Amino acid sequence: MEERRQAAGSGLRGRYRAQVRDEIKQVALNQLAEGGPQALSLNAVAKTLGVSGPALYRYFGSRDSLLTDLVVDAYHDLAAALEAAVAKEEAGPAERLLALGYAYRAWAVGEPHRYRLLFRAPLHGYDAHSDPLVQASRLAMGVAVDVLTGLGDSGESPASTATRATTLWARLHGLVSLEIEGNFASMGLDPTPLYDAEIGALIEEGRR
Amino acid sequence: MEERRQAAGSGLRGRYRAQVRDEIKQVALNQLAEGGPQALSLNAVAKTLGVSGPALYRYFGSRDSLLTDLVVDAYHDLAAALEAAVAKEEAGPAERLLALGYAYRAWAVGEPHRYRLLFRAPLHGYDAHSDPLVQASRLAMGVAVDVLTGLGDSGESPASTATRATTLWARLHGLVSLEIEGNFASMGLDPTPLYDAEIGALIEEGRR
DNA sequence: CGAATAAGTTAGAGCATATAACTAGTAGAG
DNA sequence: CTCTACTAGTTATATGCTCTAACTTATTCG
Repeated sequence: MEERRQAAGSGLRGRYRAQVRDEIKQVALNQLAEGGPQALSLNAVAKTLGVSGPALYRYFGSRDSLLTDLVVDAYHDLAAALEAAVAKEEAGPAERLLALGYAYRAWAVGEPHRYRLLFRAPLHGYDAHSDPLVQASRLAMGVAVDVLTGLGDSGESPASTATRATTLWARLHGLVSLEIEGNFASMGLDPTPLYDAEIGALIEEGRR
Repeated sequence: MEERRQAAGSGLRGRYRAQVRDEIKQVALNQLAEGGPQALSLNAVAKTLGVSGPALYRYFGSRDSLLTDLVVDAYHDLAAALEAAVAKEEAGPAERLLALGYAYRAWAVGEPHRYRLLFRAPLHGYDAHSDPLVQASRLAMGVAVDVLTGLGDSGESPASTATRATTLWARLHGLVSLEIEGNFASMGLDPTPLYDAEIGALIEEGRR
């Protein structure tokens, strides 16, 4: 029996496997950045890598499986960026909240195709509420909750903290969504003051 | 010469043409509601209508052309819903703003696939900044600007009004986006108080 | 070495968009 | 009424995609 199947990390074969998987994801991300999820084609990825067609199915069971992997990666990246931004220990709660907001924006503006991937994923046919996806999305949200827990009165109820975290999330998401689609640019508006105002208002609320 | 080409509205032929176009769009919307833009297939639409394949190309030059038409229709519908909501003349500015916010939410929640169509359209490969699209999107925004113009101090600058309109739009879009993707439901949160709070805060700001 | 396993190949099914060439029905001018 | 021009629809086909199946080559490991 042995049941070894295709464990990823063990041995030389596993290393090679993981490396090829990363290469595939890298090329896929490039295609995504250029033409959006619609333009992500396994065939094109294979051609870029110099292999031909069905070879990729050794590494990803389907096109959607590859997409899901990219989404999960993006969630982890975003969460890491947010954590890094709020990790400065000397900063107070308000500063950390500002840093969180700016980090969120910077990540989204820097890689808009990946940000879209996070919030538009359900469109692409696969189940957006599958386990790894839900688990990954909680990561990013968890960072926000943590920061807000430090900001509010220590006696604040968890439910209230969750509500404020959600408000923060919604405001940031709203601004970011409009910004990366070019809605601000097409109106001749500078989005930066809007972020300042929205985050500032939340800090005020937290102190109240 | 004559240059008549295929003017839509003239004569019996034109009427039939417009009717078939509407039928196609109706079926396409149904498919969209079930499986998202990914699932919108000209072939499937044709099969549903009892015609076969390339017949639809008499009515829409391409799949993307059909999608663009649906997006423009959606913008017009949304704008009409917002206008209807704020049309009650006896209501004051604050009430109209609340009505606007609720109408926006109601439209999006009622037809989430069409709402997604509005803000995710650029993903689908075609140029989101093509003329009819941009023109249509200004409609919805115009309603918000109008209401806010009435709300603020009469001496407010147009730029400031535009900023507040954009803030309103971003907040509503953020909440609606999260709501229609099920993020509130999956967290056990009731979104209604959040809408109240966000719109209420904007009314406060406007009075300040 | 030799056997199991994995990677990669080609062939092809099935479905999609889209074009080309053709058929049949209809509107409108004379 | 007839003839012509146009239109809607057809089938056939090119091309591209995802994905499966069957086969071939290479590599790891007992």
